[in-house]
Amino acid sequence: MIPLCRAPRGTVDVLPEEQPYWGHVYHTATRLAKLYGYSRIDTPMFEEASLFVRGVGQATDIVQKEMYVFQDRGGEMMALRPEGTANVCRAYIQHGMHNLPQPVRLYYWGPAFRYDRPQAGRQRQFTHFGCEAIGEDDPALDAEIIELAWRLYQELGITDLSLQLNSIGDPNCRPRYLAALKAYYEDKLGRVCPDCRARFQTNPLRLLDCKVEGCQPIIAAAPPFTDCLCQECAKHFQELRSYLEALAIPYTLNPRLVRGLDYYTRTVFEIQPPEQAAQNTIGAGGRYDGLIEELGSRPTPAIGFATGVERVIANLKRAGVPMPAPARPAVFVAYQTAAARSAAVRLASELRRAGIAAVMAVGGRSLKAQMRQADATGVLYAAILGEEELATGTVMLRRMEDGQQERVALQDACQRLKANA
RNA sequence: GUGGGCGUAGCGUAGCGGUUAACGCGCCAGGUUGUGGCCCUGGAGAUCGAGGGUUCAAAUCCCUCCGUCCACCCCA
Repeated sequence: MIPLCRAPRGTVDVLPEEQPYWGHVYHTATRLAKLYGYSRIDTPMFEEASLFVRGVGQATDIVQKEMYVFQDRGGEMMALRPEGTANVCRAYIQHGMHNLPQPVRLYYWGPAFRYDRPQAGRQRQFTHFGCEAIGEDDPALDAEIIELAWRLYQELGITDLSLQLNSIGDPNCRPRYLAALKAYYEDKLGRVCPDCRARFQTNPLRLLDCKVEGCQPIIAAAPPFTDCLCQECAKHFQELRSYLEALAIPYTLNPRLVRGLDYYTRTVFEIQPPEQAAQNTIGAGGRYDGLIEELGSRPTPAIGFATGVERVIANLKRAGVPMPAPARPAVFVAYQTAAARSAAVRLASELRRAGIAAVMAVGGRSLKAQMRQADATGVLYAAILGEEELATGTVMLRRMEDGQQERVALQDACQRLKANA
């Protein structure tokens, strides 16, 4: 029996006191995206399930055990999007964006869904901000995306992150590498963990990021992908590195960095906070030169990046980045007697019309109780309407900070408050 | 899917076999003659996660389920 009044497992309510973090991340992210020439795109939160099966990869955990799939009333198999890249690529194809000047630079912000067991840094509904640059394989574009990501965190105020970088080749050189990796592991299977024995069969690349202690020495001595890259991929990677160095973006070469989605080629990167927490990658991305073709269009190179907003916010808190105080209304309109209520309603309305945020006392409480509310609301001024004010067409303006108050003519109230608030 | 910790008022906690379950914060109302923050007084609010069992007696012990947190898997 699931309690009725409880958010579904793995989902959260973002309460008013959390909103400053969300506003900060949202405004920083969208401002930066525009600064780099990216345009906003919004895609549906659900799509034909097969889009993700093809796009993300049949063999991935995301598709095999984490996708929210459902049959709609027309019998179509749909899925809540587990990430944003497949949607954006679908939109690129559907709207013939290959006719636009390439690359097409797009950014998005919105929820994604994965049916996981929740834990620290992992929810079933989470928020992705992402950028995609489609239609160009120039490593300068890789550098642009990485710089955008890096700068995002810097401007947000998280400065102790590390950038992990690797290249996982393309369809030319990856089979060669996988063969080398498997050959290396062949005679060591007896010494690795059971998970790794399974990975050897299903997803050999994942062997490289096993966390089991006993597997670490074997991973450390495994051949790095960068030794097996074909000439084109090696050149691409080398150029990217030279750009990152020119941009003074510090990165760590991590030959063990692999990604869980099938579509990645060549460049892959992750951005992580210093602690070795479990779910610690706050942003990641890479090149996916084969995805558009896999979805049925012409071969089109592309690179993208996405960050988990909830994880970003967790890190803002961890790093103690101060947030601006949430906006509070400027004025609380209180009244003494029932006779003054109508005047109070009108005053509150006029204040708002003048652009002054105002809340009015409701519920017919005592003036004392109204003042308590005014205080709790955190307003700058209380506007009090009593019998005297009513009789003289005035209002008492009380500055909450120090209790100073003055009586002004009703018609001057807006101007007076505007000057002081 | 697997493993571990935890579930007592809105929040944070105490109580850990025995009369009407306690405290802090918060909330509401008062502290006379039109007004907040401090202080004082009073009040509302908990079927002690749910169901079953042990016992004369269970919030307290046992089992099951649910929820939650953390970890694995995997990922943002």
